Amino acid sequence: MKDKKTNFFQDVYAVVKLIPEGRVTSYGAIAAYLGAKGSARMVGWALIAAHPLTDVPAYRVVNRNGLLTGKQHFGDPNTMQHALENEGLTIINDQIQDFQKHFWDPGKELI
DNA sequence: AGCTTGACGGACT
DNA sequence: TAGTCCGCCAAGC
Repeated sequence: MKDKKTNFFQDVYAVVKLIPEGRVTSYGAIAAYLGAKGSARMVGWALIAAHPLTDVPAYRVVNRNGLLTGKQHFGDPNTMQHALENEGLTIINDQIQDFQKHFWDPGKELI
C-alpha cells in the first residue's frame, strides 16, 4: 500500500473508461469526483501516462472550456478532434460546440 | 535539494 | 465580459 498515488491514476482511468460515447467531461470534474478537487492538473498528468499505456479514451476529456488543450499529446493534433467528431460531436477551432450539452459529470450521473 | 514546467480551475481586477 | 494572476501536486532538470 505504498503506491497510493498509483491508485489515483487507476481511478482516473476507471472514470474515463466509463464515459459514454458522444459524451465529454472535464479534468476538474474527475478530480472533484476523486476528492482531489482543485488539483485538476493531476488528472491531466495521469492521462499523459495513460495515453500510450491504457485503453483510456483520453480524447473524451477536455478542459472546462471544452477546448482540446491536450490534442497535441495524441501524437497528431487531429486525432483527438477527429475522434470526437466521429462520436457525433462538433468541434470548431479546437473547441467543442454545445460542450455543456455533451458534458458528462461523474459526480452526478455516475455516482 | 531546489527551481521550473504543466492535458486545469477559480478568483480577482 | 474579458484578461490576468494565483493556487494545487507531481515530474523533470
